[in-house]
Amino acid sequence: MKSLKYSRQRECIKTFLMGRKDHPTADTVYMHVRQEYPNISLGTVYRNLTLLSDIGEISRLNVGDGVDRFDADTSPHQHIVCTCCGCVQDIYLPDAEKILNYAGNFYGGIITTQTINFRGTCSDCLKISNNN
Amino acid sequence: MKSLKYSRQRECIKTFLMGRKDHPTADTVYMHVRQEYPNISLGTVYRNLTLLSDIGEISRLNVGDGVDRFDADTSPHQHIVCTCCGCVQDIYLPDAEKILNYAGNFYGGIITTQTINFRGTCSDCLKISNNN
DNA sequence: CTTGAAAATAATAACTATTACTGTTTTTAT
DNA sequence: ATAAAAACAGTAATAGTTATTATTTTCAAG
Repeated sequence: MKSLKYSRQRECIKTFLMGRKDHPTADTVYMHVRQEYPNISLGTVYRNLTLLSDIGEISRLNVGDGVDRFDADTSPHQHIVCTCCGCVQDIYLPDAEKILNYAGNFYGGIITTQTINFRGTCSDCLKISNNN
Repeated sequence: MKSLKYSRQRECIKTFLMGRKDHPTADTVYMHVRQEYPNISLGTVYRNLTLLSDIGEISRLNVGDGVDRFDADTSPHQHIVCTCCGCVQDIYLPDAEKILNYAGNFYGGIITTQTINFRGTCSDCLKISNNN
């Protein structure tokens, strides 16, 4: 039973994440937290991100672009990756759990969780392409 | 315009993939193809897997376990990862495209594709735990 | 307050999956 | 047959992440 001790670095990482909605990567977190703690190491960032997601305070997500991203919003929701600019945005699908239940009808085992990732073009990129 | 030339190695990789439903990783493909072509290199396996997925003959998938997997079935379907044994199985959700259309109502941009991954316990692992 | 054990840190090494490079071999159209 | 394009094997390099280690910080008990 390993107890948790306070650390300013972890606090700073958590606070940073809570202020962002763009699902930053570990490296992005590192770059920003370093402004407050110039000596922080990337390993510390990774260790705390992993710890925080292990205890459920943040979630780690993978939208298929080869990097792990982190999200302070742990409520159930979905993500969309813009194939134009690469941004990762939230989508809150009402009744998303119905999809999981529905899928259960077509599978012999038990389904417990689902991850839905969309891909498309974000509204900003749409505007830009319309300006041509 | 780069033309495609035949290669036995690529043929063998494709044939191997078509005979499998378990979404092998590049390394698994490598292990098996090496039985027929002992000198094949992992780079060749990766290059051909990438080429085949680029031209749409196979698909590359990422179920969030840090490794790319490959699937000779390019028809739209979903996957479930067993959190017990790690296997990756197919789920064919009827009318899955309705989810994508539905999601469009809650997003300002354009959604073009979706990837749905489930997690749970496969029927084999359920049997084993029931035997206790 | 001290103190000391547990936890966290910075720095760095190691690891894993994947891609890039290079000189040689294979394919295939002429 | 030949020669240019493509693919190859072998190997090096890259990127993202985790592990190791010696030092520092946290914090409960005295």
